[in-house]
Amino acid sequence: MAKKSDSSSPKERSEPHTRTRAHHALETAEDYVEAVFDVVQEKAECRVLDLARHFAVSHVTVSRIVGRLKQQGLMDTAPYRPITLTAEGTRLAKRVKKRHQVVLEFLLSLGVDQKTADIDSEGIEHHVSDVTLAAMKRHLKMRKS
Amino acid sequence: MAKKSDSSSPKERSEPHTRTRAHHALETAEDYVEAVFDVVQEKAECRVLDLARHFAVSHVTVSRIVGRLKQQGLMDTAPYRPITLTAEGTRLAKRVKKRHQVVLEFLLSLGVDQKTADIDSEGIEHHVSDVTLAAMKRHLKMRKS
DNA sequence: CATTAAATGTAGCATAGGCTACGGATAATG
DNA sequence: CATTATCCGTAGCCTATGCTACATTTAATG
Repeated sequence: MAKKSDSSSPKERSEPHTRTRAHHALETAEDYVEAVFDVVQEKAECRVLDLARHFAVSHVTVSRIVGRLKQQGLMDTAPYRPITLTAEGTRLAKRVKKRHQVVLEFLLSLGVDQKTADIDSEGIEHHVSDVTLAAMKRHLKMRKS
Repeated sequence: MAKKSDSSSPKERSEPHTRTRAHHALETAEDYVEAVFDVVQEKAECRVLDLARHFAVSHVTVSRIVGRLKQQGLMDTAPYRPITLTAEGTRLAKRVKKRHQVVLEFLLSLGVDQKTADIDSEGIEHHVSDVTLAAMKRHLKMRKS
């Protein structure tokens, strides 16, 4: 038998299903920077508990994830201090928010009710590529004109 | 302090963000029953390695997940035997496939190219509620007529 | 039918994200 | 400025999904 498992080298083969693995962690990063951005706009500062309430998880889960995102250069914080976004985190947050907004408006334009659109757009947004996003924007423009 | 953490009882509060927790495991179940269904149609029997290739993960990952889905009554298998769907698994697979198909056609109808539509629909499908699915179907019918 | 190849299983490890329980830090209040 | 309430960190546990390495079973082949 070959050393490296000839039948499937799970590195860069099928472009779908990259969803698995660390893709989930990316979605979490997107959700968190977006949430921090929003909380900071609303309340001037974002605390661990703000995020815990927002995501309906425990503060423990939040602080671990925030720690990782700090490591990754998206956020800044110190023990018992508020959470802020780095320049990179802010850039990501803005991009994510725009995409989220387009997806939400798009669903509403399809006739989906507000509550459902809110929920579905949060799940869908992470899987909308730039190509699909552009298509949604085109659709919205057509509708408006 | 209250025993149960008054500020957030993470049981049934915010309807968005239910995405977290075991929601991910549900998506996996959907992906797996769909994959088994497809492989069985194409090759008459579905083996662990078929799924490993399909998802581009190791056979170890697959066999553990198949074990769980068997526990959950969605699949049947025995050591070194093919994988089959239970009645419930088949029902789920058909539902998932239909939804997937609608999402894919919908993206194509927006002008998204086939390759991108393939990829995005796989991620998006799990987050499309019945309401949104119905809206997509309406949109497709309008286009066709 | 023995040998080899391919397919699965098992052991053990890593990361990500959940949790409770408990303790320390900060902030609010008398 | 001491007390209390709130916030946050740490320890330790769980499940889910990845992996490699190795063992075993089944199938193929000489």
